[in-house]
Amino acid sequence: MGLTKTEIFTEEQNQIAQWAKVLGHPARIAILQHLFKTDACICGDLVDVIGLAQPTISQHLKELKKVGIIQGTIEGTSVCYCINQKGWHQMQTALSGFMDLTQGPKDCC
Amino acid sequence: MGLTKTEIFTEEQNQIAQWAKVLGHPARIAILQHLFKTDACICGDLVDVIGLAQPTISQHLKELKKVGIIQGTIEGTSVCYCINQKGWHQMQTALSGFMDLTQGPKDCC
DNA sequence: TCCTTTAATCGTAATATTGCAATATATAAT
DNA sequence: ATTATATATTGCAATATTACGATTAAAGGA
Repeated sequence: MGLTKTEIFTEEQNQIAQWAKVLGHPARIAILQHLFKTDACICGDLVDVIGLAQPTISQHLKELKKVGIIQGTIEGTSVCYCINQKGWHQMQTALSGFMDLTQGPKDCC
Repeated sequence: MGLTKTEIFTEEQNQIAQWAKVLGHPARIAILQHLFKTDACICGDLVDVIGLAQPTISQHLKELKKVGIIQGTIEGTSVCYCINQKGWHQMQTALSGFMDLTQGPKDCC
């Protein structure tokens, strides 16, 4: 089918999955790493730094924005992107929390 | 196209993305949560607990196994699944490390 | 005003993912 | 041997994702 049955899962499960999903592409990882490295915000630079076409980068940025972990402000003819601190920390808390479920090395089958 | 240009990214970026991707579906989140909760290992229970068909669960388990965060051992007619501690911690370290890039609330545009 | 620059959007092709019915496989039990 | 149980695999339909060329929109500079 190709469509996820979100109705049968909890909101938490869907949220975690959605955040993880957006991190599930190397281009978006690269974009985020570059936003961190340059500290300040950038934009069309991403097209040069990463080797993808402008529409493709734009599309990835849109998805990152949709889940609230980056933000963009129009600045003249260009758009300045940067990490959305609040959204980022929400994601970080949720994902780290999920991965911390490990309580000691419980033995296994 | 539908196919990711993995060649243009670093191995680290591809690795992080691959781990995140596998967490990017609520069914897999639910499976992992259940494996943690029941501590010991389970299997066909997952089909009952989660509301998806047996082949679908089987497929999700396969993907989780492929990235090395769970493992399964045949036990009579059933298969016992559980978290692969080593693989899990590798993922945890990588993803947490990536999300920790945040060094103080650098101001933005 | 016209041109340039920058980024978003549209349209489309190729491929991937999700989900399940049907089937296959493998072990246990009778 | 036959049957029951549990899981994997196959095949397929519906939808999603990735990538990009072409185009549009919007602001700055000549």
